[in-house]
Amino acid sequence: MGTPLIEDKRWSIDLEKRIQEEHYSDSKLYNDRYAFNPKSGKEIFVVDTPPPYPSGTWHIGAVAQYSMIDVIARSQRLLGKEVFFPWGVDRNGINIEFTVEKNTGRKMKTFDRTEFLDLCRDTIEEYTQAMRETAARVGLSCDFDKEYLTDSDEYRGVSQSIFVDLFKRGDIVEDLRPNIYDPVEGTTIADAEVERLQRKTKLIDIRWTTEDGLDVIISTTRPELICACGIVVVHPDDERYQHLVGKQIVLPVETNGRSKSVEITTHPSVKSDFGSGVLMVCSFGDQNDVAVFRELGLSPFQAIDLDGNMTDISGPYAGMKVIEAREKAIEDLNSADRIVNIIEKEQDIPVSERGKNPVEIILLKEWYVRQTHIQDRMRELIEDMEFHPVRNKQFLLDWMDNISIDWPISRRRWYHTEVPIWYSEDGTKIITPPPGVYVQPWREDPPAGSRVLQRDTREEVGSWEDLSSSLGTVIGEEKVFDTWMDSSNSNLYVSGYLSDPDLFAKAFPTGIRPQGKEIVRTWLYYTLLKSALLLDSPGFKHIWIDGLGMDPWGRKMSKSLGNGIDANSVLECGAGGRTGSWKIRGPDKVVNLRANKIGSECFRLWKACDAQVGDDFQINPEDIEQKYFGVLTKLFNVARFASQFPVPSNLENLTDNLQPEDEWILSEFQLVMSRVEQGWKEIDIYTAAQSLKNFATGVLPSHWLEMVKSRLYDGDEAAAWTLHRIVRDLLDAFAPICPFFSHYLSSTLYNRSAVEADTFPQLTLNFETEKWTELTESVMFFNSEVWKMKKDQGLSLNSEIVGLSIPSNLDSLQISLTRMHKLID
RNA sequence: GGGCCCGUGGUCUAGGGGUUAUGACGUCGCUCUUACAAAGCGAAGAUCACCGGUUCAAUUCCGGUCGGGCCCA
Repeated sequence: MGTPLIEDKRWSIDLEKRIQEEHYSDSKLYNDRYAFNPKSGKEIFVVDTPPPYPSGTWHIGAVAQYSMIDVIARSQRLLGKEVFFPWGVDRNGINIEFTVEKNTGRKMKTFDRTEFLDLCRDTIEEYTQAMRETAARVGLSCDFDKEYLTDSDEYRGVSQSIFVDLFKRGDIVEDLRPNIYDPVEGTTIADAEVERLQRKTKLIDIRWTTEDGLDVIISTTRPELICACGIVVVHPDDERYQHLVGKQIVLPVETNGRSKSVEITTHPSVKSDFGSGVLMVCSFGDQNDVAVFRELGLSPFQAIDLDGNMTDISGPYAGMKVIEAREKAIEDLNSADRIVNIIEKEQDIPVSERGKNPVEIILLKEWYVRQTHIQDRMRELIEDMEFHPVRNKQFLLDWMDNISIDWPISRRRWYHTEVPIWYSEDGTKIITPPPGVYVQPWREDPPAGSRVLQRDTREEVGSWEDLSSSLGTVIGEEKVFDTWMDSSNSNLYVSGYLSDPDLFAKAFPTGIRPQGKEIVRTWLYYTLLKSALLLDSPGFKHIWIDGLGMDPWGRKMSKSLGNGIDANSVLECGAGGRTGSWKIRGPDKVVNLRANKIGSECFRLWKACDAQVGDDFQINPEDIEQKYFGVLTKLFNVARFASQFPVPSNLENLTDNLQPEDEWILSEFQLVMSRVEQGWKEIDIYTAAQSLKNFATGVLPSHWLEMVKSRLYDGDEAAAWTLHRIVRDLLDAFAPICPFFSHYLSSTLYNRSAVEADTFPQLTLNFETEKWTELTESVMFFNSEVWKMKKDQGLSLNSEIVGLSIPSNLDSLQISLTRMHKLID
């Protein structure tokens, strides 16, 4: 016995930060520990880290999720695997374009394209740096030297190669289909960029007349689209209108170059109680119109052009803006005595997220990934992947059930990967770049090694070098990819697809895809689609789908609700003696939350122990500190207590002279560790964390330690061996959850860092363990009884007590129990 | 509006047709015992969201309602 080797009295955020800085500053040491070495000969396990999108702040819920992904990576290393835990950043996309527009006060299309791209790149780099710092602060053990950025030439080159590959196979096609379009900004936008605004709209009841003279009232908010009406529909069960079905009805406005009447038919999507219950279906008033046109095989009319003007088909309104045409149409219908009623109505109308401009659905030539043909095969492939938790697989299956159209992947934006295509002057040929070369067709010619294909049949006709003189002036495609087109290649990219065939053969299907449940339908689905199309393979071995971080009342955190919590405020809470305080708007009133110290270790421990994977989890900094900082203190003190006793030179081989209580605790420990190992193997963080926590803060200190204290103070070597062996192994198994904490204690006590452990600790015992582990419950029960009795008799715990007998099943522990409780006959 | 997921003491959580419904934190009470008051021990605290149904028996299975969430309109 001596002074404790561990001098600090307790775990602190400053200590945590000091260790963390040491950890990340020595890049050689860092890489020895965490860098991916494909040549190590160990089983390869690749984590398809979700590349975060840098937007200035990193959501606390997302950071919590990343910390658990790190737990997975570290636990797989502990199990002896060669883990590639990449660090990627998703930087393509419309968000950064918005940010630059906001910062400069100028619209994208007023910039020179090159100039705008440079601004985007510089801006996103600033945000990326902040993100790297938070990633380190929460302890991610990524291979940061191999960082990938989705807007790098290398990544984009892979994206483009995959595009070319899929195009050549016929899985990517170009086609003229309805798309969402913002006519003011002059760009296609994605569904995800549409929001809904409440606006007052005029709902107009218009009198139409069938060819045989029957009047029919049709309600619409879009009279200017009558020229694009393809059909008029009523609900199949609507008794009022059955007599109209099959008749032709005359369009009540003048049109140009199309039939003057359309058929009346039935469709189940009609809401009979909306307006008159008769609906005109135009190309395209809304998504339902799109669906009806497709379903009934109608050819759409182009009523609105790319500038938001009415086309020739609209007759007298040609050339007018949509709103203008609407006013004029109402006027004309009114003079023709066709307006029966107009009511002002609150309506949700789809607008673009950025400009708040009403969006239109118009026909555009875009690129599509075919997906409807492969759903059945994908369902089979999904059976080969293990979901955590299993029930979250349902999100994917439900989404797949709803897939009815192909995936439009081209966008009329700039800061994205370019569609890697050139067209010959006459439009009949297409030129594609060679694999792995990043190209920007809007500003450069095809590179050497490009191939020339027949545009309609995709048949290869020769090389660019041979044929360039016969193709006229080639025209580069100006469109770019939807960002999911890039991010859905992440697992292929990190597993060595195209770049390292040897690695890819060993690393694919990728070890694990960890992600949030809100992007199952996008990121996960699109990734699996790619694997199925390109390789006819499941993309992953494991898929880990977590819930989302919520506010302390279980509501989504959002700026508008004022209930967000900044990740850094939690991670830095307690550093330099500064406490944390959060003003959060609750359901009824603003609430002030306070905490003294949290930091990354406590934060990680909380997420590992408190939230089962898959469900949404509430984040309350007060709770995190109250529930889990004490666990760290307890463990710290167990280690500090152990550190006053000399560490045996040989911790590997079982020592002699083990006493019964030692055999008991070693047996119990072996059982706990087998649960922990199982937990890590099954990617069940919760079970591993709970098992460790319960043993380390419960059975071990309260029951065993109290039994052997006097032996330890007397210099008993077997007791010291048992204590140190357990503490050392515990720290190894705990390191995935709290790496810096475990690193500090293990390197101070045992001159080796628990974060470097690459074998799960195996304790071999030369005695029967079951007879001991089945006693554990009795031991704990008996101890409780004694403690309670002493309390009832007003005795202190270290005073003697008379007349208590040890139950016969605990005879084997009689000596230690008697000594522990000072039992007197 | 539609589909899906979730709903166990104040908070989080285990379990699952018959249990005295698990554990943790918090609360309250007691105790400074040679690691730890940032500790230890004990106690109180739950009609297992609500309403129906199936069953000898439902917190568990089924249906509906309400609340929260995700995605899609």
